Amino acid sequence: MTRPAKRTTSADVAREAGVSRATVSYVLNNRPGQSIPEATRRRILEVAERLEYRPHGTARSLAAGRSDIVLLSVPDLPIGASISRFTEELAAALAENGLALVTHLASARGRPLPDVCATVGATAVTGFTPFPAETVRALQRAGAEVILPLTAPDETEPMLPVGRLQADHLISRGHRRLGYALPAHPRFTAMTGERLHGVERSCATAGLPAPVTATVGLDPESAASAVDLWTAAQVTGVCAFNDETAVAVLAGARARGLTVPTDLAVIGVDDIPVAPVVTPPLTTVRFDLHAVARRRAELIVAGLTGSPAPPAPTAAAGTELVTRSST
Amino acid sequence: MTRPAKRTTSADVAREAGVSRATVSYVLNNRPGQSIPEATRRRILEVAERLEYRPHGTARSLAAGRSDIVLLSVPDLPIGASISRFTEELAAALAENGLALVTHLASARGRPLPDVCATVGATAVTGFTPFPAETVRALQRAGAEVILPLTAPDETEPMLPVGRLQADHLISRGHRRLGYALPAHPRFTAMTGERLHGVERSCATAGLPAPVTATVGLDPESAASAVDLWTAAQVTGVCAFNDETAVAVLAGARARGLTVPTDLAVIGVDDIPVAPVVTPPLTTVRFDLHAVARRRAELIVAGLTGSPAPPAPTAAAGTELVTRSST
DNA sequence: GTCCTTCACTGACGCGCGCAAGCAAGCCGC
DNA sequence: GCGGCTTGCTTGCGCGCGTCAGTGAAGGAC
Repeated sequence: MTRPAKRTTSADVAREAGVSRATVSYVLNNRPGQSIPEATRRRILEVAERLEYRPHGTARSLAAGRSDIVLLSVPDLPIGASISRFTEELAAALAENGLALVTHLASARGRPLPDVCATVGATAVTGFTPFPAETVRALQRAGAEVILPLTAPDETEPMLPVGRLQADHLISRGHRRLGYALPAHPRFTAMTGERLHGVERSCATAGLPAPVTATVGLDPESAASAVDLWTAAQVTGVCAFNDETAVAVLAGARARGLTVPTDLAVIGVDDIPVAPVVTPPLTTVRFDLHAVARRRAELIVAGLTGSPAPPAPTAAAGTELVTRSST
Repeated sequence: MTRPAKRTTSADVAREAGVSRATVSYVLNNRPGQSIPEATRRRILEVAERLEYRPHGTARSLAAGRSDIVLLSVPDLPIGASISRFTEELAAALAENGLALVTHLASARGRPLPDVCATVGATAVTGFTPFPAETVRALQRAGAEVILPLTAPDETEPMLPVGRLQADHLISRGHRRLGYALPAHPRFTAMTGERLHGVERSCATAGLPAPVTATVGLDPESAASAVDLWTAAQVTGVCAFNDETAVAVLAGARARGLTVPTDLAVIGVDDIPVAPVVTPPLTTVRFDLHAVARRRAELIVAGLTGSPAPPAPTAAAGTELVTRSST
C-alpha cells in the first residue's frame, strides 16, 4: 500500500551517461562482439549503480521471448515435509542461475496448469511425475520450452534405491520375513509404488518371500492392527514408507507389548527432525533432496540454454542409511 | 527440451474473428463502458476457445505496468513443516485471485530481495517479519506496490495467543512453575520471542513466576540436560516452542526416569503428523495456517486493487488446543 | 586523393498487450 | 436539412527491453 514511485529504466541510465540505450544494454549484458572502450563501460556501470538501476524482468522477457520463470506443479494440497524441502531446494538452486520458481497447486478447483503457465509466462515446467502427452502439448502452446520430467531413462525410478536400502539393511540384520507399512493418506499413492518395488526386489534377490503390506494410519489403533497382521505372518522387520508411518508402527508395537527392535525392527525414510528423539531412536534412510533438486535445476538450465545435460549421477547416490536403535 | 511452437496471440484471434485487436481485448477482459453486441462477443469468445488463446502474462504486465506476481521472502534455508505449509496455502489462496507466488530464499549468498523483485516484476512482496525501512524503499524502487507485513496493529504479534494458550492450559491443570523449551536451531530465533512472550504474560496474569527457559536440541542428551534444569527449578509443566522440541523433551524426561504427564507435563505447537503417535500422545496447539494464509492473501489483494482491507479476525481465531495425554 | 577497414556508437523495430481517442453509420428531434 | 447523440467498432501509442542494421569519424594502404 504505497506509491507507485516511478522506477529507473535503462533510458534513464543512458541519458545520464550521455549514451544511447543500446550502448547501455550492450554494457550491462556485456554482450560479446561489441567493442566498447573501458572508459564508457565504467561510466555506464557507475551511473547504473548510482541510480540503482535494475532491468525490468517483464520487459526483458517480452523482448527476449523467454522468461526466467520456472513453474513447478505440486500434486495435491497438504504436502509432506520432504516435498516442501524439495521445493525450497529447487527454488534456491534455480535462483543461483537467475531463475525464479513459482509453485502451482494442481488441485481440482484451481486453474489448469497451461493457464498458469501462460499467465506467468513460464519457459520451463516441472513436476514430480511426468505429464500426460496432452498436457505437454498444451504447455508448449502456452510457451513452455522445457518440460520435465519426461520419461527419460535416468529419471524413471529415483525412489527405488530407497526401498532397496531399507530391505537390505533389515535382511543384513538377519530378518527373513519383512513387512511394508503403507501410508493411509491418499496423497502418497503416486509415490508408494517405487519404494515398495525396491523392497520387493531386494526380497526376491535374497530369496525371501514378498513383504507383507499393511496400511498404517497416523493413530495408535490403526498401527496396532497392522502390527497384529505382521505378528500373525511372523514378520520381524518392517520397512515404513516414511518416518511418520514408522513412528506410528513404533506406537503400534508398544501398544501390543512388543519391544523394538528385538521383537520387531522398524526402519523409515526421510530422517525427519524427531527421528532421533522418538523411542527408540529411529533407523531411517535419508534422501539427499538437496542433490535431487540440484540435479533437476541443472537439467532445466541445460534445457533452457541448449547445452548438453549433465551426466546422471549413480543410481543410489544421495541415498544414505542412518542407523539408530529401532533396528 | 521441445520446439518453441509459436503461441497464439490476440492478433490471431482478431484476424480469425474479423475484428480488431482492441475489440478482442475489450471482450476478453469484458471491459465496462464498451457496447459490444452479443453476436460479436460470442464469436470472439468462440474463436479464442478454438485457438486455445491464453493472454501472455508478460506482455499484459508490461502494458498494464503491474504483474500478477507476488514475491514471498522466506527467511533461512531449511524450514519447518508449518512454514512450508503456509507457503503452499498462500500460493493456493493467491491463485484463486489469479496471482502467482514466487518464493525467494533470503540466504546470505543469494541475490538481494529487491533484485529478485525487479527481475520477476513482482507487484507485491510479503514476508514473515516486517522489512527494514531501507529494504522497503529499495523494493518500491524495484516496482513493488504492496509490501506486507508493515507494522500494522493487527499484524504485530500473531503468535502471542499461541503461547498464552499453552500456558493457560498448563496453569488450568494446576501447574505453578512452568518451563519453556527453546529450539536450538538459530533459524527459529526470529519467531521464539512472541510465543515465549505469550507464556510470560499468562504466568504474570496468574501471579506465577516467569517460565524457566532452556534450549533443547533435537537429541536425547540435550533434552535430558534441560530436564535436569527444570527439575532443579521444580518445574512441573513445559511449554515447547514447537512439536519437534516437545518430542525431544519427552525423550529427555524418559532418559531421566520421569513419567509424562505426572512428573512433567509437556505441550507443543503445530500438531505435526507424528504428534498422536509419540509416547505419550502429545498435547499441542494447532495453528490454523490456512486461515492466516488466507487472510494474508486477502490483504494483498485488497492492497493491489485499492479496496479497503477486510476486517481483522479476532486475535485468537484459528488457534486451537488439541488435548492428548502429555498434559 | 581515394578506398577500405575498424571503432564506437546510434536509430529504429518489435515482443504482446491495454487503453485513449477517433470515426463512420445510424437515428433522433426540430 | 442539420446538429447532436449513441452504437460498434478501429487506429495508434506506449510499456521497457534486446538487437540488428547502419553511420560518422578515424586510421591506414595504395
